[in-house]
Amino acid sequence: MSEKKNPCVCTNCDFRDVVFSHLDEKTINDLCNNKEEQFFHKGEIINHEGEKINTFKYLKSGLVKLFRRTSTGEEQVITITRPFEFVSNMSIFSEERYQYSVSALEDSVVCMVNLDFIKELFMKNGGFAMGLLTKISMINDKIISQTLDIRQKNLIGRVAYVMLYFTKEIYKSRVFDLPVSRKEIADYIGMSTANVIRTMSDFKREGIIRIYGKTIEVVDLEKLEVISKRG
Amino acid sequence: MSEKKNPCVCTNCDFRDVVFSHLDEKTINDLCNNKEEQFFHKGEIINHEGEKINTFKYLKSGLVKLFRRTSTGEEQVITITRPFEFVSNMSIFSEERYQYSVSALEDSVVCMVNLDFIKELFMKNGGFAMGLLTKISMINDKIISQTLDIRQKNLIGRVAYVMLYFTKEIYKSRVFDLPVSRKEIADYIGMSTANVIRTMSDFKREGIIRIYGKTIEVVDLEKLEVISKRG
DNA sequence: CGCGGCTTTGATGTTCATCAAGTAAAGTGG
DNA sequence: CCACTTTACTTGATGAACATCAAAGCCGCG
Repeated sequence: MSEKKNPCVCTNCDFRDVVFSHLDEKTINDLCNNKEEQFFHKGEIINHEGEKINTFKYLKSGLVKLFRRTSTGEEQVITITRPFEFVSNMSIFSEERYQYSVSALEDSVVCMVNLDFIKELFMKNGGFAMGLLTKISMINDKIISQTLDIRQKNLIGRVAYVMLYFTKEIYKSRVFDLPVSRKEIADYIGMSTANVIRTMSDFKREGIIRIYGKTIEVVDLEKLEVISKRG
Repeated sequence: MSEKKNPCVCTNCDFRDVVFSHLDEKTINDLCNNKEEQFFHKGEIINHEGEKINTFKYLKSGLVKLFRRTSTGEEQVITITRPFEFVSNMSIFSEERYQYSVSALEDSVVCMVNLDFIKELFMKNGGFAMGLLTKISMINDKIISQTLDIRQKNLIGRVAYVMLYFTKEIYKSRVFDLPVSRKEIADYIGMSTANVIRTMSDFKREGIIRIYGKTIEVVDLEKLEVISKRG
C-alpha cells in the first residue's frame, strides 16, 4: 500500500456513481488523463447542432437546455436539465455529428472525456457499458415521456407544468430564479410568448405564484398541480 | 468441418446484421435456444404498458405502433415503425416494466429473446454491446426528431407529413393500403379526428391524393412535400 | 440618458376542437 | 346469408383556444 499517491481528482468525482462506478483505480487514472473540464458562462453554447462529436460530455454543475433551430429560424427547446442527467447528446454513438445544440442556462461546468477512450472502455468493460446504456436510455425515456406529457395539455396546463418542473425537479424549492426567458418557456412548451406571459400574469393575479423580477415564488403548489393535471 | 450440422435458423436471420453481427456460431446457437417467434394478427397487442419486461423483442415482419394511454383515456401514438427498426421498447435496460404499449398494425412476426441472455451477452461481448447501443440510440433519436418535426407544423402540414411518411418510409410506394384509422393518424399528430378527415378530403378534392377505400394513391408527391415543409 | 431587448396587455383574426347528424362499412348473431 | 349493431368515416356549423399584431412600459447596459 505504499505506492505513489494518485493525484487524480476523478477518484472523488460525484459523477463516478452515475456511469463510472465499475472502474478500477488504474482505469479511473486513465480516464483522468483523457478528460478536461471546461467552464461555460450563462448563455454560452456548449455544443452546436452539426458540430463533430469527439468528446463524451456531462454536466458537473449548472443547468443547460437542449434545443434545435427549425428551417424558419425558430428555436425548439427539447429539454432543460441538471447535472448528472445530461450525458452528452443522446447520439454520441449513433451519429457523427450533434443533432441538437446545448447551451448553458446558468454558469456551468462540463467534463469532457475523449470519445475514443469511452468507446474503448465500453468495448472491454461490460459493467461500464451496461451502466452507460442504462443511463442513456433513462435520459431518452425522460425526454420522450416529458414531451408526451406536455403534448396532452392545453396552454395553462403547460405553463403550470413548467412552473412545477422548476419547483420540484430543478430547484426543489418553491422560490427560485427563473433561468429562462418567457420566450424560452414558449419554445419549450410550443406556445406563443405572449400567451405564456399572459398565463403567468393570470397565475399571479389569482395568487398562485408571486413574481419579483426574475424570482418566482410558488404560493399555491396544489392549485398548480390541479391545473397541470386537468389542463 | 465434419461436425454435426447446426439446424439453427438464426444463422440466416436477416436480423443478424442489425445487432447480432459480431457473434460466433456457438453464440448464435445459444441465441437460438433462448428465443421464440410469435405471430400477431393485425390489431393484437404485442406488449402492454406496465407489463413486466422479460424478453428482448424485435419485429421480423409486419408493422407496429408504439403508444400510450393518457389518464383521460385518449391514445397518444408515439411512432409507427417497420421491421428492424423496432427493437423492443427503448426501456428494456432502464426500466423493469414497459412504459408504452405496442400493437400490430399489420400481421406481424416478433422474435423474442430471453432478456437475461441478452444482458449476459451485452456484458461479455463489447461488439454486441456497441451495436445494440447504437441501434437503440438511433431509434430514440428518430422518435425525438420526428416528434419535433411534427410539432413545428400546422394541421395540413402534419397530415401531409404522415402521407409522405407512409409513402417514402414505410411502403416506398405511392400506392398503399393505409394501415391505420383516421383516428390513429389524429392520435399520432395530435389533432382531432374530424380535422384529419377534413384535410384528407381537401387533398383529395385538390387532386393531391386519391382514396379508394383503405387504399391511398399519392398523385402529386411534390405538392405534398411543399405543404409538409411550409405547414 | 438613450438605445435595444425583454416583458406586458389589449384587440383582432385564424386555426382548430367540438358537436351534431348522417352515411358507409364492417362485424355479429340468428 | 341477411338483418342488426356497431364502428369508422364524412361534412357542416359553431365556438373556444390560441397566434399575431401593435403599442407601451420596463430594465440593463454602454
